[in-house]
Amino acid sequence: MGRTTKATGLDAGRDRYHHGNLREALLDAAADLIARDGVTGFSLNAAARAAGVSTAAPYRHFASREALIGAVVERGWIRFSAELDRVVAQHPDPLARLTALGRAYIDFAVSQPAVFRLFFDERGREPTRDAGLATFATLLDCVAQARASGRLPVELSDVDIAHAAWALVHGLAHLCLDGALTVTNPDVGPEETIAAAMAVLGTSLRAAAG
Amino acid sequence: MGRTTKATGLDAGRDRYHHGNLREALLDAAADLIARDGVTGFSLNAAARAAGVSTAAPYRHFASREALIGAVVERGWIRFSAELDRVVAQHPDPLARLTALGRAYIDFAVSQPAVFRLFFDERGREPTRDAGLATFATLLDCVAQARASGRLPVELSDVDIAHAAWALVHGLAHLCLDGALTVTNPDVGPEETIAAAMAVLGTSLRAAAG
DNA sequence: ACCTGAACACCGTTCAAGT
DNA sequence: ACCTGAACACCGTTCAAGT
Repeated sequence: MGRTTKATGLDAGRDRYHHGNLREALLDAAADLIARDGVTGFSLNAAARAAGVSTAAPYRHFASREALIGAVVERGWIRFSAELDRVVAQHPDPLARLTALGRAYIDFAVSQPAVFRLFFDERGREPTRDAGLATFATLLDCVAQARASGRLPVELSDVDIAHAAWALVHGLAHLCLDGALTVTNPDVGPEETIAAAMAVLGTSLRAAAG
Repeated sequence: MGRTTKATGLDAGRDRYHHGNLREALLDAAADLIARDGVTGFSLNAAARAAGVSTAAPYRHFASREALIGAVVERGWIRFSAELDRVVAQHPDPLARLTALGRAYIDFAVSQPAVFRLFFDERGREPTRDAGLATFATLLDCVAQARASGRLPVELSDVDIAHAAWALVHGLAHLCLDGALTVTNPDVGPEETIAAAMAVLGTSLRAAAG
């Protein structure tokens, strides 16, 4: 008695660990390991070990090490997109929203450096392509609304301004992650350097708008 | 006859390969392999194989795989710095020089993606720190000269403008390498997107200067 | 002084075999 | 259907041994 072929009641969670949610367990383990050690140091064997299964078990759920990493990245995009959506909802004014989006972008990069780096990895994955496009659409929409309120220079197009804003924020995120900003500007914290650099584009754009 | 303990004459190059310039041979092989496959796929064994020595031989010249990669990166910085110096010499006008520096920055990134990515790697290496600082100093000097000619807005500091310009160009370089610009702007080539984004900062800064 | 051979622990991946 | 055990080729690194 006590031994059942199917897990029931209180033990359901524990027993199902080995027949049903290994995929989730591997995803969690991989996310933790990648966050801790970076992608380079990540090993599929270590993820299997953390999930308590054999070294071959992950291949029943993921085609390769790369595929598991891809799944972690996809999950990262979902959370990142949700964060940006929340920022959009909280800021009705397009120019304020633009700044808030930039800060959220950098905040995510700083809080999850390894996943952020994977967002823009050499090998272009499907989810990255689509999610990246959606993110840029959010940005472009924001610029268009600022344009509509007449606060952007007429000689500059929306798409060019959006690319400049994106590149600026993207560059600041990378430079911050790599510690470059604390090297070139050791007197102040990186947050202040970031805010000042973002203000450069903001104030000069507003001034150019007349 | 013909067999000598020391290589002489025409055979000197070939024979010395195995007693003297293995270090150089490994550096060349590593640079080629990293350029071809990226750092992730780079293996010390493959470099040794390419140089025609045993798998243990590299350890007589480099402490680890990381150390060999570091040497490749150091060599990359030297060439990159030389390139930027040439650009500085060719452009006396500070604003024109600023643009040319940005283009040279991105050109290097595109022509040597793997080494460029290593320039700003997680683990802060000595040469990267120093060379990065020197590069930023070149940029800052350029901004200061533009300031002296009264073509920058008084309400923005030199160091903030330099950081904004750096981040913009750095972000464009990364987005271009990752193929993002061709996704968001498929109608035009990435070079045009880059030029337009750089122009956004340039024209709005000039407009703000009055 | 510089390199080889052999060894160690680790890795990604495959596949027959177990339940 | 899902997992294990064992195997393969590869890797980074070490060390005694060769020349």
